[in-house]
Amino acid sequence: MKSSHIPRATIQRLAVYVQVLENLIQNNENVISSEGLARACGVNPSQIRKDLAYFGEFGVRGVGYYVQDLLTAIKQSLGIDRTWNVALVGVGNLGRALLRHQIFRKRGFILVGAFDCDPFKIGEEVAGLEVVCSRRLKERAKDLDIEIGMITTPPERAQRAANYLVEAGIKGIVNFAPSRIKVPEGVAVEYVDFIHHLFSVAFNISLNQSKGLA
Amino acid sequence: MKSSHIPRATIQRLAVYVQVLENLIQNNENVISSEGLARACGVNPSQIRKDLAYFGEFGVRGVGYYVQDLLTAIKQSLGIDRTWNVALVGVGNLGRALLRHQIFRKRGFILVGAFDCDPFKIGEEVAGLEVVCSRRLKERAKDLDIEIGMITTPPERAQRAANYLVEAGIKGIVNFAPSRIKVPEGVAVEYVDFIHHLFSVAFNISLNQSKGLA
DNA sequence: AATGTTTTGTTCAAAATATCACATAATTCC
DNA sequence: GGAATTATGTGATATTTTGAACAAAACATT
Repeated sequence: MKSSHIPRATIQRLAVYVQVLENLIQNNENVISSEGLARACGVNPSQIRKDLAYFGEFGVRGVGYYVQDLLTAIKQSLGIDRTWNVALVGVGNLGRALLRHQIFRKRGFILVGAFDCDPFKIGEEVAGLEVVCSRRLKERAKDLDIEIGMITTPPERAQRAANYLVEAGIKGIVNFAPSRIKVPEGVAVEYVDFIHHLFSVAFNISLNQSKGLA
Repeated sequence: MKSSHIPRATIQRLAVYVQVLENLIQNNENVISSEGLARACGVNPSQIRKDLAYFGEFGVRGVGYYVQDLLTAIKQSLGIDRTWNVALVGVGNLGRALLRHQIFRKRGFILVGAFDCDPFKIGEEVAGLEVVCSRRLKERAKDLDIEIGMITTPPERAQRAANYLVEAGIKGIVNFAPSRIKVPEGVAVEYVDFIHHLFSVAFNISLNQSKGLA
């Protein structure tokens, strides 16, 4: 198909497929059908075939998908068949935990800069990185070839952090602060908010319980 | 309307409305129109009115929504007009950061238990909680009145953690580990995976760049 | 009190998304 | 080598979700 517009939902599912495929590789499974993958991901088999069709034909009829090949193909499609340099703004509790977390590097997102505006934090070393003043983001972004920013400031500072990142020419932001930010067109923003997921779970529990009573 | 089935997307947006409304209260704004709220949330005004209609009529025609009233109404609808006791399983880097994070308590999710199966961690104190062996989850869940579990183990341990939680009678799980888990019907699961969001940003950057070239 | 203004709640059409079903292609088995 | 089997890719169909439009309701003004 190699189509033009790809649904956001498809992208999110592709990320799930990557997750599951990597586990399959761990278990030395070489081939999987759309049905098998669907079961593991909790979606419909056609869904998977459709999602993949946006990017090309990766399967073999009568056989299924070669796990390693499919994984490579999806990664290429998502643009994660390479590494990305990432700057983190806001070295608080969460920021520190993320800086120390190995998972980013493992998945090709390399934290190359840590920024904060608190003079007490500047100069401190966290996970092998020296904390630098946020004002110096622009200058550093060029040297370090940073393309993605992660915001882990308190909510009221998120917009300012975003401004620094945009000014530094960053083209994508993952915002962990619980507030919406405004950025110019052409800058991709994703929001990560644990609380939203807890809300969702709380709602579903309440729902299930009221269903049980009915 | 007070309708039966509520789209998942609606729930996620309600969580965003809560976020924005709380910021409005901070700024002493008392009334907001669906249009104003829509702008702040980056959605369509009809969308908002529709989302709210699932739960009742909260606005005043010709006026808009009283911010505090609306917030209260949404919280009630989501089942977050109360506190929820939460258990965390997996006291690693991320687990520690979450245990120390104030935001959960602030939003009514109280971390009352920390569990891990590593003997070196058991007995340790983190954020005022003693780390307890995961095997004792069931016994503790009753005493502590735990209703929600958060999994922050490595991916290969996530399923076991989920099993302990289910066995303990927990009805909702937020899984931070990058792997899918299987749970019986009636248990609500939400997945939080930062990497997914980074994938999404990476994809959109690649996309924007290829658009720029075209 | 009547009219005008504003903004909600809701209907209806359209767009987007998911699922079904089947023709197509690769493989296996006789 | 041909028939049977399996599982993909995709066109058609169904469902879900969104957005536009408008009638109903509250308030403001005269």
